[in-house]
Amino acid sequence: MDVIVEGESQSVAEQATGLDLFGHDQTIVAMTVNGTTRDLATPLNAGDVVTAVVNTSPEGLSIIRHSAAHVAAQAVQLLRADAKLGIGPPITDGFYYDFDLAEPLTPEDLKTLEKSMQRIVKERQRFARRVVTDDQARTELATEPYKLELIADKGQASDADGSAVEVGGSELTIYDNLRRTGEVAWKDLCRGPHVPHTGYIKAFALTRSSAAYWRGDQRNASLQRLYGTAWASKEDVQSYQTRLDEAARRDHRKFGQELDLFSFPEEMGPGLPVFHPKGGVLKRIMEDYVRQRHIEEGFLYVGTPHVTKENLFHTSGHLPYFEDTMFPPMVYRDEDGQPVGERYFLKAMNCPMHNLIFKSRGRSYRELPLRFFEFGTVYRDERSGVLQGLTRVRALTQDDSHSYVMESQAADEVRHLLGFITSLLDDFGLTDYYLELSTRDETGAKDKFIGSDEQWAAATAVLEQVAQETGLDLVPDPGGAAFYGPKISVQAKDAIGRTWQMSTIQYDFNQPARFGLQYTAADGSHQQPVMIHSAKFGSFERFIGVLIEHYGGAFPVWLAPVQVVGIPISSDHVPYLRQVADRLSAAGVRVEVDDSDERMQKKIRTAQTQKVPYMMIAGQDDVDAGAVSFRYRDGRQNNGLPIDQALDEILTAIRERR
RNA sequence: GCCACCUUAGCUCAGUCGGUAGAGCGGCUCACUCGUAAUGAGCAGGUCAAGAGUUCGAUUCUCUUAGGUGGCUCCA
Repeated sequence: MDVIVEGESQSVAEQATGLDLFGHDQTIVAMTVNGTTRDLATPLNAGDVVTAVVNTSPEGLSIIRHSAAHVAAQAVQLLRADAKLGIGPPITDGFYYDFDLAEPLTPEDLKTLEKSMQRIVKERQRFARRVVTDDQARTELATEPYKLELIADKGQASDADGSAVEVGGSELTIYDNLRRTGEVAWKDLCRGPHVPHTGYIKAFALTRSSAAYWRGDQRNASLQRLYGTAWASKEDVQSYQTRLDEAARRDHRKFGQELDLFSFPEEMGPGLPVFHPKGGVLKRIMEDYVRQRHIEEGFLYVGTPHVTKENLFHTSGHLPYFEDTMFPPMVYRDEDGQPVGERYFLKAMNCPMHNLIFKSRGRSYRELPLRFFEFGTVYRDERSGVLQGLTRVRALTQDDSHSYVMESQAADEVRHLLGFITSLLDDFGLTDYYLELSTRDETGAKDKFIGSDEQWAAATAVLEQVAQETGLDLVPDPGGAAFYGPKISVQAKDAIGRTWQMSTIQYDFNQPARFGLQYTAADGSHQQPVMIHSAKFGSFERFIGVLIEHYGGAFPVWLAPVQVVGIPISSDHVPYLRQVADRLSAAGVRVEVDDSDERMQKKIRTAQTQKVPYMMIAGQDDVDAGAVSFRYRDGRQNNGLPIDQALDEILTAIRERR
């Protein structure tokens, strides 16, 4: 019979499989048949259109990783007879497999398991697929309670919790791992596809283990999750490792220490950063810049306190939802220690206070859109395990704004805000981000959200339309909305690929109602405005963290805490450099002269490790010529520049935000 | 909050199979005055995260607490 292989007709034997076509080449791990990915062992039919899935393609890697997950699970069940199987899908760069274990896995276990996996790989166990009925599957997997649950849930398998890789297809399949004797070494309920045999798994490593809840739900049993990585070749594992090492070198927490930017004093408590003078420069530049931009964009700068009486958060509706992540209230007590009077809370959000400013007098439709903004510091008593350097803290300052608009103005306002946000991110050089549209969860817990179906639908439509107009990647996030309305957020990546929510735009039809906000319309009637929350940086803390990692600590000149370091060849040249530095200071440049007793080579090294953009060097040659010599942090030199030209170069770079 | 691991000088780390500790960098002092990534010498600096227990004796072993790291869950 004939099949079409890679676009060309080829004659093959009846009963031929993909292995007959590709089996000679272990870089081909699977094939697509008429567009569907299959095991190579799948029999072919006349006229089938077949293409190879190679081990370096995303799909090929997924298959290798999924197969490696099976090998890992087999190894775990060899080591721990009590291990019950959970779910084991491929993920970015690797795989995991969850197990119910009496005792957690130790780092030593990981080493043992890796060796055991290598033995399984050496055995070249064949992955053999077979279709089973539900009853058959239940009988064969009678000792695997979690698998039985998956069989029962077959209809609702989800990519979110990884269960789709087990029971995602229309039929149940079991993959047997067969030794060359035909003996079944291990088996797993699995949709596949897999590599032909374990020998195809050329390069893998177990990386870590952790706890994970069954199907991602905190109310469920806590399982042990074993993480691994797998690649087409050992070289690829090596370059993956190198990539991780390089990412670790960009970690903002490390730069916080090395560049003297910020710290988390233990005396103050977790998640409470203090900014040192150099980090303070970053914060101040951002604040100055974003304040100016807000004013240009029509926002009115306001100010609100950090504490408020409890009732405000009842009015806003926040307290019932978020009391557990707000700091405990401040309570007055009488002589007997009994609570008296009002309780006060540290604010975890600014919007209720802005609403009170709106309400402070009558508002006309002529004032709308009315835009308030401030740097609002909020406090959130995050659970101890979730804190992460500057990217997740307990005290954070938002460049928080609230636009009050007529419903008919909402789409334009959202468009305006989104354009503002992307231009800001652009000015700060951030380009690696995407948009996320967080909506109410239509299937599940609707009661987490307040407002009518119509309101939600209308608000979501506005956000979705405007987000799509930007042409940026838009990822849906069902169930991720705030309780009072849907949101668009900007998601940026940190050094090791974790994504963080930065900017947000939230559509809110609830708080205006709860606060009884009104404006007088042209016809004299009282109307309720729509409120649009937005934070451009998100929080300064998180934005600074992401910025540090984005630039690897080497900030553009306009943001650099120290922009210029004057380095004299010998101490004789200090006064000369001081004169030049004074001119720079007068022009607003952050410049220091290193007049320490060290040699100039050492001073260059110090400036280099501090990632200072301009090393301004002067020796006798420069003094004689009325010049300075630049060394840039990339190692380039530009010697003997006339002073005016040197000053101009620096000022231009700052002005152009380079 | 859950699981695992970690915590020794300001920083990065050695070390003590139970007998109270070392280096480099950084800081200070002195000498050196140098042309593009570390000049040399000296000095200061540590209740070995905190508390309790075991022990003649604990930085070391056990427990508890705090802080951190990686995941999970959460994230207005």
